Amino acid sequence: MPRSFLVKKYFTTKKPNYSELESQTDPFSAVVPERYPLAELPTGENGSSDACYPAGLVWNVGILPALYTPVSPSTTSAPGPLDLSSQSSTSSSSSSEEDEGRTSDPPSPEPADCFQCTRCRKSYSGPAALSRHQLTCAGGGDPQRACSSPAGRSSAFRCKHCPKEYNSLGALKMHIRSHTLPCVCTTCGKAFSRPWLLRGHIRTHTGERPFSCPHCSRAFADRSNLRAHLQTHSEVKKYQCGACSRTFSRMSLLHKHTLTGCAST
DNA sequence: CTGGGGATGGGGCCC
DNA sequence: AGGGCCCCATCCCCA
Repeated sequence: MPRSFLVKKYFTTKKPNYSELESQTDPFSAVVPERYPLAELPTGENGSSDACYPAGLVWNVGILPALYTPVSPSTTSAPGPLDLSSQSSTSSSSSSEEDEGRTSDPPSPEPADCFQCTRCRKSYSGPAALSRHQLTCAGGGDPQRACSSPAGRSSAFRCKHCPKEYNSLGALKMHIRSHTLPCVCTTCGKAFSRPWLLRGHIRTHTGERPFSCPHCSRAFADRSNLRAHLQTHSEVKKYQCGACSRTFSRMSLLHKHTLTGCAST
C-alpha cells in the first residue's frame, strides 16, 4: 500500500505556546540524573540560546488533543513502488540516492527537479528550494561526503564537539542541540535535542495517544508508529524482497528476511 | 524466528 | 533566519 494516505498536513492550527519554554541557561545541572549521560555542554554562545525547557515546567498535555487530530487517511489503495532494494540499512544520514526512496509517494518517472546542488547533487524542483538546501548543505551531513567540490567547500561552521561541518550557523546550531540536549523531561530527566522529541517522550509518561488507526481500535503516541502500524493492515506491504517478491511492513523485517536466508536466493 | 509496537534521532522543508 | 513539523530510519523489546 502506498502511503498516499499520509496526508502531509495534519495540523491546521498552530503549535503549543513555546514562549513558555524560553531560555533556561543550564537545565541539566539540577535536573538530569546521572543515568542520563549528556554530551559535553558548550559554554556561552552555543549553549544558552538552545535551552528550551525551563526547570519545573511540566507540559500541559491538556492542550494537546486540540493540537493533534487523528489521521484521516484517504482510501486509495493503488499499489505503490516496492523496489526499495537500494536502501541502506546502516546510514541514518540519507544520501542523495537514498533520498529518492525516502518517500513512497509515486515516483515521477521524469523528475521535474532540474535544480541540482553542486555539492551533494540533490535535485530540487525550483531555485528557491535549491537555495534553501544549499544554505545547509554539507554533503548530506556526512563529513566524509561534505562538499567535496573544491570550489564549493566552505565549511565555515564546524562543530566543536564532533567532526561535522556546516555551511550555515543555523544548521550548526541545530546540530549542536544534539550534543547539548537542551530539552529536558521534568518527569524523568531525560534530555532531548528538540522540543518535539521531548513532547513525544512526554506522551510515554502521560499515555496520550493522539494518533488513531482508522482500521482498528489502536492508537499511537507517535505518528511514525501509526504509519508503521498501517502497513500491517495492508496486504501488499511497502518493502519487497527482490528475490521472492514477499513484502514486509518494515525494512528491518525485509533485512532480517534477506539476511536469514530468502528461500529464493 | 517473525511480526509488530514503543521510543527516539536526524535531515529536509514549510512557515 | 530560525522554529517547528514531517517523514524516514532504526533500535529495542515483546508476543
